[in-house]
Amino acid sequence: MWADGLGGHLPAGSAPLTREFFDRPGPEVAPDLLGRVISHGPVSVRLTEVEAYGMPGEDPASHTYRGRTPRNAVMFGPPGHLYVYFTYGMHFCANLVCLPEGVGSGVLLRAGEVVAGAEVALARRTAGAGRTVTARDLARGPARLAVALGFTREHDGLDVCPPGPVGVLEGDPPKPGAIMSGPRTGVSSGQETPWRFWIAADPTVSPYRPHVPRRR
DNA sequence: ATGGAGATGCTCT
DNA sequence: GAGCATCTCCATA
Repeated sequence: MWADGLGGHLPAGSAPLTREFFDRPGPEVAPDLLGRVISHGPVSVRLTEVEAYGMPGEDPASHTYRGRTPRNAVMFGPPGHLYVYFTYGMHFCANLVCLPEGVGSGVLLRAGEVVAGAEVALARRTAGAGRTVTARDLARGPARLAVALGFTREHDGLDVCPPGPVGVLEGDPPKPGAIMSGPRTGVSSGQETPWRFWIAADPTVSPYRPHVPRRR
């Protein structure tokens, strides 16, 4: 079965999410993603923190705010695909595309708990540097999560609905009362919308850092 | 614990 | 040229 071979550490009976799941606005999909498990080859991550990005022209913090460009084209494609972008000259971040073709909305994967393939994730996170990384920090932060799952620009546009190398499984969603929300991290506009969602008291949620303009 | 600054390159104006 | 959906190291306390 498709969900087998993912490491055997996943909840029994956890099935892949269908494309319909993602065919909704990002702010609606985002809280529903908490507790789900995204899996790429040997590594699986239980999502504990996500951030939604809304409609073109309506959400100034979204990459799609000013319309379609070569970089954000995947966001305007069909739902249930990965949008991976390169930022700060050194990091990748991964989103799940929401809403149908022609509308650019999505959810940034901000943090999670590695529930399978921790050795592979650790090797990726420590490659080429004499650095030590704790289990909690393996996928704590959007760029770290992308490294742990092995996402780079090659994965931009990849379908996450079966069959395929990447899947999002049902997992074990938190109780509604455990879902928190607040302003998004690191964005210079759109701070009115509380579209960052996380699981209360989960140690793998990233520390909140408000946006600070760079000095020259 | 908290804060500052550097690294580094792509995208869009 | 400006600004970035960030991370890590180092300083101070």
